Amino acid sequence: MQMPKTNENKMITIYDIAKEAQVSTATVSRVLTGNTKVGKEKREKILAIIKKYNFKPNAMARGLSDTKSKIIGILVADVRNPFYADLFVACEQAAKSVGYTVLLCNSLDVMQQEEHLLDRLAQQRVEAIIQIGGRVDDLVSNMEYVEKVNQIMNTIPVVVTGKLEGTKCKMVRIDSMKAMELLMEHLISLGHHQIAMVGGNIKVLSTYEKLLQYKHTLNKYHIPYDEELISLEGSYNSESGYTLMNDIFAKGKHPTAVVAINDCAATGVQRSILEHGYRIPEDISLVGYDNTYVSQMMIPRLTTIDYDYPLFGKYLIEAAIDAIEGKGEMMKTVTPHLVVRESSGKAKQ
Amino acid sequence: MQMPKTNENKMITIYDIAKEAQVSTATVSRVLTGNTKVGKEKREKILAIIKKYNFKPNAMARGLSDTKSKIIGILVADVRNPFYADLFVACEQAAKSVGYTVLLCNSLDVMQQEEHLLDRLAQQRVEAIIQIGGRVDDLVSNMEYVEKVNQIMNTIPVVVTGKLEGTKCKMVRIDSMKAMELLMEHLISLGHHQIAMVGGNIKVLSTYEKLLQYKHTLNKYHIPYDEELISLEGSYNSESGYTLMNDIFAKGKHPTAVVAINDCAATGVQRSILEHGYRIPEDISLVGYDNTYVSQMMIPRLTTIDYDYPLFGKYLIEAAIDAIEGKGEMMKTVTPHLVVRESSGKAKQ
DNA sequence: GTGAAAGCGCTAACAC
DNA sequence: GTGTTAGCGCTTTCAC
Repeated sequence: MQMPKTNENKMITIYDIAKEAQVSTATVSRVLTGNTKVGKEKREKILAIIKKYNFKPNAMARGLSDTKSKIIGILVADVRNPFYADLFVACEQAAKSVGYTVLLCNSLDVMQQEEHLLDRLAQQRVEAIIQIGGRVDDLVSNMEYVEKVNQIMNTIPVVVTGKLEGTKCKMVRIDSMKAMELLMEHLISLGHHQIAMVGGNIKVLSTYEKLLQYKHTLNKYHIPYDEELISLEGSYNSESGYTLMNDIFAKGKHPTAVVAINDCAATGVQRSILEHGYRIPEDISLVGYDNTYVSQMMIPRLTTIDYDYPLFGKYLIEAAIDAIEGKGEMMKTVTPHLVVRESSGKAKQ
Repeated sequence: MQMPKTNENKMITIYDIAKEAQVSTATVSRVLTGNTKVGKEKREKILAIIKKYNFKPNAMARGLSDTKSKIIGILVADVRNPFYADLFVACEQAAKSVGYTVLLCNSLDVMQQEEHLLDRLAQQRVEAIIQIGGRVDDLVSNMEYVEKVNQIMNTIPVVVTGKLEGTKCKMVRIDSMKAMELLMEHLISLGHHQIAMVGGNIKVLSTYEKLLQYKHTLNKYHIPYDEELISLEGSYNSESGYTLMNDIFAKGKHPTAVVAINDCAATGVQRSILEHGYRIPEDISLVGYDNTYVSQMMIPRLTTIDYDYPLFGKYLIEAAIDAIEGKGEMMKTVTPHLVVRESSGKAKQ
């Protein structure tokens, strides 16, 4: 006689249900999956017993048996970043609507972690992996990482929000060029010519693309490009926005508008601007990217770029499902939208 | 002859490894788990083959076999809230260090979802569930939910950050009273007597506790309690902070300091204060809770309460492991710390 | 429509 | 030390 030391009350199984319903486990399984017709009488009896015990079929046994875990792994750089959090929740909802579960991992932007987590997800036998942020954002893909992903892709498809040169990853990408175009057209239409671009890092694909479009739009309006208005040698957080904006002022530059690389960086940029005695938007207009809740917390509220996160998440999950089934197109594009708020205004004469 | 329609390159199994190494699967399993000694020669041979194929043992098969998924489910209200995001990442790291994986779900604070997700986690056979936010935060526990949790607890232990009257959930709770005491002592020492409390909802346990301590501290310093300085009939976001602070001004009240229920609400409170023509902290001091990155993005930076998230996460995971093993204490308390920044200053005379 | 039985990939006695 | 073998809990042919 031994006391139960834990609360492991014997999990009830399909056998228990079958026995009590006086049917075979196969029949119970059938009503569980709904794949095959079962006599109405038996079905209802089984259903009743299942409900009575609140029986939930063991997902591991199920997955083992049909070799389908019904799980999609999601590898992000850091959910504490609101952009990733928004996107993750969107994916979670989209996955739910197609009967999938989502398994989140944070790499904290450390490549070694990314590789490790790829393995962990593989071990969990997730059916597909969606990677958002980290190595898949690099302008020039890291060869070692590409190799790792290719090895994983041998058995599990991976979908990325950036690109991974040398792999067959499906991509769901924001049209960064378009996003910058929207912002620039907006600012230029307000009369701005001295426009700074601050935050992030040029080694990141989307940032590189933004810079390209920045130059392109300037050119379109015959506005001279001034390299000293560009400050992209940092990161994507508030501190970096602050430091990089300070650098611009330190060079003696006085832009009338600033494009921050994202909402978080924008808060740092704002701090720098205010510390230098300027007002937003009266003296300097400020705009950002991502339309996270941060942009609504700022005072004044930030003009920014929105992506329709639910749709973005839907695309990602669809791409994953397509990849699992070995079909669908290689790349899908998310269209950015301009959200005008109070942080941007007419340029001072 | 059939073309492989997906990239399901046959997953390699322990059998393949065993065969190539000319040993039994048991021996391969032994080197995998490390539970039993294996001859050096064979072990190295096996290891080499495992590495060669980048073999990862199927977690589902493993879990099925030893009935241990090595997964802890984490049910939060919404990871897009930085408090939950911080805590989740802390849990993820803590879990990793003890060999567990973490499975995140968002209930979006909808009870029906919470119940559903509890079932989903049960189905996944997670070994324990940690619930942060949602029904476990209620001042008076919802009976239906308590019943659901008790049903789940029949097989899976659940740990909560709040309380669930009528269940045996282990608890890891912030000392909310202490947190409010720190804030009040801080403000009173700066000469504030007219202190408002804004945001959140009194139906939430921690908020209720904060109010208790608020009154208590006032009493201690013989400062009269003015009900009109309290505005707790809302939510925990920026908009709510804004609305509720407006309400206070609308009543003709002019506090010299405001305690916002959390950092997010504080941003809304700040907006209201500024719109009413006051400065922070010169005219009105503002403090919050949670020390999320939002508090550092605010201008001026927010004086707030920190919890040492890594430790908080560690407690949570420890409690979960203890619960799995049927040991450990029922409740653990997280000690809050005051973080003074520029949003709080001396009261105007 | 329904049952018997063979796995799915691994772990853990139990022998030797 | 190492192999044999019996499951873990489900799904899915394959017969009937």
